[in-house]
Amino acid sequence: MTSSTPNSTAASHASYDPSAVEHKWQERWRADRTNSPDLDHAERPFYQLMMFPYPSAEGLHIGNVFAFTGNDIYGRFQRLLGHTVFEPIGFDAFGIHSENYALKVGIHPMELIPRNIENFRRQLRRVGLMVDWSHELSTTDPAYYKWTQWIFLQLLERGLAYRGKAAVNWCPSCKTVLANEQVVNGACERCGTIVEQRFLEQWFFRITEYAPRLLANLDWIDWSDKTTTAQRNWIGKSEGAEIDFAVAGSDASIRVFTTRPDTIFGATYMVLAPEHPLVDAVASASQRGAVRAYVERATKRDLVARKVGDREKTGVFTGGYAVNPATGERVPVWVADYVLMEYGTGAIMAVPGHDERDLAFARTFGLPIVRVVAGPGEDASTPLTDAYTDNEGGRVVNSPPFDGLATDEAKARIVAWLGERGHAKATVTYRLHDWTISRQRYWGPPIPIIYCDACGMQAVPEKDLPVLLPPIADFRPDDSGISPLARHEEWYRVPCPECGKMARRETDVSDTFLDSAWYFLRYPSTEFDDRPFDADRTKRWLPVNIYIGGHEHAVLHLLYSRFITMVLHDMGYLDFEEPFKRFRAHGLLIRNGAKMSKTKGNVVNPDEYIERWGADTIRLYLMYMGPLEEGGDFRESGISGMKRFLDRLWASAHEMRSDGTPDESVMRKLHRTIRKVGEDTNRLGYNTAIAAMMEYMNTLRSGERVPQRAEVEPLVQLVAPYAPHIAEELWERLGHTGTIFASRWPTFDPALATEDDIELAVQVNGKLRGTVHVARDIAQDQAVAAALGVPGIAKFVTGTPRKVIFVAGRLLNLVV
RNA sequence: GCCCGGGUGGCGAAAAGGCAGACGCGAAGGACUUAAAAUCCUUUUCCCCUUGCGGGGAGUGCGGGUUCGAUUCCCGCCCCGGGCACCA
Repeated sequence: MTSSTPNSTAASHASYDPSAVEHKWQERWRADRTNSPDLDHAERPFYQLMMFPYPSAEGLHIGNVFAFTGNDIYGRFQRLLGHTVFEPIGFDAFGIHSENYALKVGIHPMELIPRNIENFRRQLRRVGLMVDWSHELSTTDPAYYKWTQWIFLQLLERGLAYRGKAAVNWCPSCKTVLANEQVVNGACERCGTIVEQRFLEQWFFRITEYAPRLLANLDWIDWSDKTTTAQRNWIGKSEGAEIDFAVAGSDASIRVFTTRPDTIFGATYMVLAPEHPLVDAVASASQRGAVRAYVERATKRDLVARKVGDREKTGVFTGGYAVNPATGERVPVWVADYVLMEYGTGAIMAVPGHDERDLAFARTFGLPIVRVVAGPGEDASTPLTDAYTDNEGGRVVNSPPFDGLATDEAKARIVAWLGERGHAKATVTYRLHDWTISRQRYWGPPIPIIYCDACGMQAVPEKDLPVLLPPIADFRPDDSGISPLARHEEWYRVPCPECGKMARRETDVSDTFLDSAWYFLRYPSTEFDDRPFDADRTKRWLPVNIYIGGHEHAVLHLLYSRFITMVLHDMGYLDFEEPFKRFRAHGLLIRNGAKMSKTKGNVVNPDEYIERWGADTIRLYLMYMGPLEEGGDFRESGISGMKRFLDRLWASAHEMRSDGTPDESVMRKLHRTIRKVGEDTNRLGYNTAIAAMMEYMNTLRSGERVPQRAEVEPLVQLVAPYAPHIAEELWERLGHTGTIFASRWPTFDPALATEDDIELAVQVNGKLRGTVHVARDIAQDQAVAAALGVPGIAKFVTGTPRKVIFVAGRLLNLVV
């Protein structure tokens, strides 16, 4: 092939054969370890992270290819800019998804997962990613989950892991507990089964303790607004007050949380959640029976009906009363399921005049409704048709000492006033709950805890890690709420690390999201067995420079990763507290206007497309569909255009001449293209970057001209991040040795990138009437004269223009 | 209900407040070719006037506004996609 010298004439070169080129370079990269940087000595390290895939049996999804290509282009671009780029990959192979599939096909996950991983590796290599395969990891590898267990122990030591009995979400189909984040509309996010409420002993991580910081850091980390907004909403900060209402005829008091202390004069009744501990105490003898019946019904009602079903208000009067600390009046106490035990204090003061739910309830049960806020144009006696819930613009009424105050001021004054008498204090509440990490399943890292009858709960000593997951045949979960591991005495009976007597292992495994909450810390340090992450490596490579992944992980994975990183930071293991400096979410890839799914049978298998067109063409096509962050619609119709572009690139590199001087106007276009492709690639505007390269190609080959070497060579470099195989091949054929990624991104000359002459748009009264060809730096007077010299423009101008708008280098607007 | 996105040719899409539709697909015509492929050259938002050359008007979901000038900014709606949802 070396006979294809740059000076060979047209038609003497073989045509572009993607499969041969791609195979050759994938082998070359592997043999030369082209993509395995020296992690200990990199001077300008750049950590390019992509969300590791779950290795499903179906193989790589085209959506994965879309996401990984988007990552890879950025990583390759950074490398051409002179960074040492580390682009690792791994497999998120533990979890219910894998286990359920293994149960379905009747193959043990320990057998199934390695097969799937092997298939994924093969497919990933074909995409041509700049992956450093020497740092691959799998969360199911004992060498990995040893450290997942270690992290659990760190949280335990820090007091951030605790065991508690709590109402938890139980999926009767998966037969395990789910975190709140994993319940979608009251159903299991995995299988769609309606989730039940169960009271079980569980392991929790105290993520709520980090809520203020998790929230505060969102203000400065460089993430897309969409993602930070989703996290903010999930953390759900509410500022308000806790207020105590004394129970009439008792020493007890009911504490409520409200964001509207300014409306307390309108609190005409109270509501307790059915699970509230004071329900029984407040209930009067005559109402107790009815109350108990209601509570029983409510707690049995599945969560879907209660949370997302019809919003019909139900409830029962307890027969008891409490005293409104602002008015001194007795208000009835009700029990109703529209108040949730898990939020705030599980009790509310109901203000039907200014809360829609309270109003609906009050109307259903005939409770008094009082106006205590008047909006603009309203007064204390304006009848309420709907609940007036506006916070701004309202003034407090019917609230004797505070009448006339704006709501914001009233809030502060009323809390202070009640506070002086010990009835209230300002407080902040979050919607975020502690993270339930226990899973009563098999396919996960065993939680490293031992229960001893003599010594109590013991952490497994670090030297005994990992607690290996035993290869058991009957790993099917049952309805007992206890992990299948509990059926294996030979595994769970173990000597107590403290006293040596026989004790029992914890049989729950941890949530998959814990596996993925720290994998980015492990990548640079995969070769170390004696530490989770090496201090020097971590210092050099972390935090991650850019992380690109799916928006579906905006609250789950990303929040947990941030939390674990913060904890490790606080314990002195890390010197940063945010793991991902920059995060961008790619959009969703759909097909012919519809979401891809197995049931619809419209899932695209990347293999056949790569086979048919080549990886470079598919990479270009996926990126050309639209902005990366907006996703795209996979329609095969557009692929041919990308192949045509690469064919023309191939032809140009072979037909070009090295003996002439490059064309000046082509060189101008080249420099503008270098600038645009660089800028666009940097902001993930891959679609417009590709368009710019195509435009340049059109210029280059316009009218069947034969391009010059100096016109073609830089284009090969611009294309390299997008279509790495063909770029490598052409770079070699152009006479270079070594990978093109060791070369430097072409620099653009600003002087060459600007034209001397421009087409100036001329408007009359804002309407385009023509253009004039003038010097770039023409003065306004001359521009006007030039414009009026064009009959097609002049005919719209009668007399002298009243006003002239001149935007140098762009446009002239004559107002007549 | 609330919070994010988004509505632009036949299709995917571009446009620091400054020539709307770059670039690609598709379609039509042409050059080259015995022919085809490839390549290259035209045309391709809609409507009207004109035999033609050419000229005019409308147009970025709808209705207003700001501006010399709006796809872009503001106000009020409609529709589509996604997320959250009895969160006090």
